Amino acid sequence: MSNALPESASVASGDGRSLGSGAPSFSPLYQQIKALMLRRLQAGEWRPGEAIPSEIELASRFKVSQGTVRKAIDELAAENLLVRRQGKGTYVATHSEQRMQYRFLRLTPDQPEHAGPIKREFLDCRRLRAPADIARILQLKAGDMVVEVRRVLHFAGRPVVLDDIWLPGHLFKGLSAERLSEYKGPMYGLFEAEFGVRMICASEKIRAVLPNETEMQLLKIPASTPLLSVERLSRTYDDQPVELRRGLYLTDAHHYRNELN
Amino acid sequence: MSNALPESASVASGDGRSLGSGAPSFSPLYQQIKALMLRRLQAGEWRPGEAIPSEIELASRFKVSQGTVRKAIDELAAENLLVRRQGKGTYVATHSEQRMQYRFLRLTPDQPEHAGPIKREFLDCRRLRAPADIARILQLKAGDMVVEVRRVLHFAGRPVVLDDIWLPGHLFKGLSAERLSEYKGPMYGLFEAEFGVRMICASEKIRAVLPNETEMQLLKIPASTPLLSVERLSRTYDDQPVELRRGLYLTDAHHYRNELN
DNA sequence: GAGTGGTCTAGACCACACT
DNA sequence: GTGTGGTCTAGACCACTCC
Repeated sequence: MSNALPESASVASGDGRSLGSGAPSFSPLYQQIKALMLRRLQAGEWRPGEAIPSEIELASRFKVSQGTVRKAIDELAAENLLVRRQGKGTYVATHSEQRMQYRFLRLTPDQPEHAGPIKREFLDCRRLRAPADIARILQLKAGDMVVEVRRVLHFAGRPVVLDDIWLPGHLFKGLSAERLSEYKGPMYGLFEAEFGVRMICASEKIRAVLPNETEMQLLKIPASTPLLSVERLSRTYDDQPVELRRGLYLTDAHHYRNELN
Repeated sequence: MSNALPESASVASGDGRSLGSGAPSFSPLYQQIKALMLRRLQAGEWRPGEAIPSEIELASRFKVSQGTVRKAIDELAAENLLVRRQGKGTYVATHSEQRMQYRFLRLTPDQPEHAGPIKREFLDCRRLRAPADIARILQLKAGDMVVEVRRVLHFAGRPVVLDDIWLPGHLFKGLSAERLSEYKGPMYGLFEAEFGVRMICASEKIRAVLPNETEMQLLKIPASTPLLSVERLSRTYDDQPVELRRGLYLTDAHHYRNELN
């Protein structure tokens, strides 16, 4: 077996085993191929929406069999980073697809037939030094700049979602309320297309809360209306956090859907 | 290629193509193997916690290559129906494992270090004719019997979750508050061990609500406390619904965690 | 027809667990 | 050592898309 990958370390095979305490002494070839492909995705060499080289081409480049490339691609596709299309090729996933729209927005009308277009209203977009708690969660240094965005989502003409969003300033230079408003399509589509920041996964913490004065006015609800509080931390490649979002969802005619598998 | 599976239909191969409008004209061998294995799981021939035959054994039985069996098992493992253990074998997944405990219970302490044992208190367990809305959701006929369970979960000695649960009566003959209380381990473990009903997946709808009088007393909270309302429909093989659950979660010191992938 | 992903096979060898 | 799952290969053929 020839494990000389032209661009990276070779297999840490059974020869050099039990090095150090509990160190993984073995890494399958396909994992190394996957890591190489991940690097190209992260570097932007393969761009969202575009096709990557064919499996045969990649196998030849990496000097491995097609089956090994397939297994690497299988995992990347399972993680929603690539999309396979039989007969056409394998493509880099993008947030600018219907398919991805509802992967992150889990709020759904109680009557699906009442679904309609969602109107986005941006109330604020400013740059400021990160408050201590925000900085900590985003793994920034105290005093680093962040972009703070406030917006309201309207379902069927009615305000239903109030989002406060914080983004690391150094990754989003030039982001403004105008660019947010002008962009057609999902916000994460703008982020990947204009700033090269791709949201890969996120963790949410959900609670029930009551609104404060400001929130009552923005959502046009009385003080006694219970709301879902959804705190989301989104991450890009290497699990680096790149967005903190605190959303308030009005759930009298909508619900947060979740599938347990 | 010999596609004569001893126990089921053979491959609908390229010969008999474009039959009917949009009918799937092709089913890969490994999907057929998967279906056969699924049947054995559903029939209880392979029981939770036990090992299934080895890949080589299955390949020989089904008259296919080991790789084809592997692909079938891969999918079943990805769906959490099987668990692979290198060097040991492949096992039928069970809810009586630490690994599965938190797959369905998503409520987590805000400070993970405050995690402690959960005390379960069963307030009620009775058999009655299903109310119309419950029957509809569980796909029962009007007037069919259901088992109705009410319970409270205590975290660190404090009531935090109030669950109302409905189960199809014909599947849970003999279920009582005593058996629920006596059983050590998760409720879904009892269901699979004692009633042969395995929860495979579930859909949840989450809202923010305020408690009614009864709920206030049971959770020992004032009327103005917002709560998470979690409606869960659990399904077994073939997506058959087998449990409806309406939970109220107190989220002042806990939150519902969710990972978006 | 050419190119791409998808399936299936047969065989070799490795890592891991048990005995 | 034996048996199990895990990796890797090479090759054949199939299904799908586009020209």
